[in-house]
Amino acid sequence: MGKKAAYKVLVVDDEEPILELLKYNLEKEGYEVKAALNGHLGVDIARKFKPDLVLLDIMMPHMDGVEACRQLRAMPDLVDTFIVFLTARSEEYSEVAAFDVGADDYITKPIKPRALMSRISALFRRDTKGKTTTSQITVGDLIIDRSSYTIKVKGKEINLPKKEFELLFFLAQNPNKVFSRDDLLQNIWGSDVYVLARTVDVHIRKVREKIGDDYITTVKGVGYKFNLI
Amino acid sequence: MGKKAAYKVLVVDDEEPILELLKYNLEKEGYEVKAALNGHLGVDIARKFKPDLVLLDIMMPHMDGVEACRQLRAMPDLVDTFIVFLTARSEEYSEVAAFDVGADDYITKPIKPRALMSRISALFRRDTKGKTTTSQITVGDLIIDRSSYTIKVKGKEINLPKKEFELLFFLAQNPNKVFSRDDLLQNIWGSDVYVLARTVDVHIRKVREKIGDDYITTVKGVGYKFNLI
DNA sequence: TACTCAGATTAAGGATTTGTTAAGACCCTG
DNA sequence: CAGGGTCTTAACAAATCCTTAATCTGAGTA
Repeated sequence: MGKKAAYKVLVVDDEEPILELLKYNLEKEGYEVKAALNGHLGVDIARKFKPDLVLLDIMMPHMDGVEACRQLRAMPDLVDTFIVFLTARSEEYSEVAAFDVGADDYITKPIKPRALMSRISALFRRDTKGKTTTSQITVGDLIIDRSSYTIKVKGKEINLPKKEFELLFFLAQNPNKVFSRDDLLQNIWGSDVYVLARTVDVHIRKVREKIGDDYITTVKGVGYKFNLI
Repeated sequence: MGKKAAYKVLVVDDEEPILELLKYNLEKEGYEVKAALNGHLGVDIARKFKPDLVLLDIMMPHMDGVEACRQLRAMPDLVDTFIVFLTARSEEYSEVAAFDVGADDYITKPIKPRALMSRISALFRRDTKGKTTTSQITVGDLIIDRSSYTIKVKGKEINLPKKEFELLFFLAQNPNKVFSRDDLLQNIWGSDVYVLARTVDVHIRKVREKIGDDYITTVKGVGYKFNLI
């Protein structure tokens, strides 16, 4: 799996073994993880860490999950954060109570790592779906369609490899704007991927080879841009 | 749909009193009823329950009715399911939006139980009469028939196992659109089944073996798509 | 003209993703 | 409970993509 900008996950549970289990699995999936041993600490960490997802045990000393959730929900920075409760099947909290304080999901222990990871990635997938940018861009005789990962040049359909497609799509989305190689790396490769800036040249070359030289212009000393004619 | 087995109805509304009212009346009429307090739960329950009818409040916390409907419509098991929106007259959602995401009907609150029950039974009556559901897809020399779980390739009829069929059917229903392995697992296996993503590969392979390599394309790093030629 | 610098091009390897096969688990049905 | 079919996993092979490094071009300039 290519690494994207890592989602941040905060895990709050008073049992250390569970904390470690979760941390280990989440990091293996490429998430950036912080852990807290009780609700109080969790809220404190969340304030600075601004996680995208909080896994929250319901039963804890020093502030239980429900109260912690209430406080998290009150932080403006966390409006887009997912909060998921962890709870033993035997515990008496009802789902209703959990959703009442603003939880987004509800997972019962014992935790099966694979299942949990799958649910989490589904959560984020749904998230990004909502704010999908326009999935099709048309410029002259060039049609770029994100949903099918194909482009059409003069009626001829071409399949682009992922990186090339992302690169073209990104540039075309911001026409006439020049991006430095670093900008492009940042936006397409992600902030935590380190590759040489020259790599961009190669991809640009390949894209040009497929769509022609007219669409992407080099601005010497600066970068590349997609030109709207 | 079987005529002996009771029709299954799922009611999704965030107001408990309404939920109870509907549940009571529907059960009195002999339907098998499940209830959910928000769209999120509704979608989860629907996946397993496979209702014949979903009554869906439009305004709800944790996923509104429109989004829930969209997700319900994406489930292969629910192709024959009726989806009916419930809405207060004052609410701003337009009928158009509702029908856009695949709603079958539209009922305004306050709900009059007798009227609603009559409308529902009318719905099912209509169903059993003209059950020429469009559960058949034809693409080139490929015919996919849901009612018999059978496909025809170049006149030759083939019986597909369930998973392979669902996979092909789902892809063919959204032609030219790329789905990640996770998307496919989510939609075909369900959100509560945790299977390795690579399992999809194997099923793809088997489907290709039976229908040929031309219909399903791999988009490396992204997923698979069914291509309309 | 020759030099320099930035970008263009190319090819090779390494890395990653997908294809393919097979084995075991599971579930029906006879 | 044996046999056939299905589903999932694991392991290895194959494909292809990505990155790097090395070399080439061409414009600007001394």
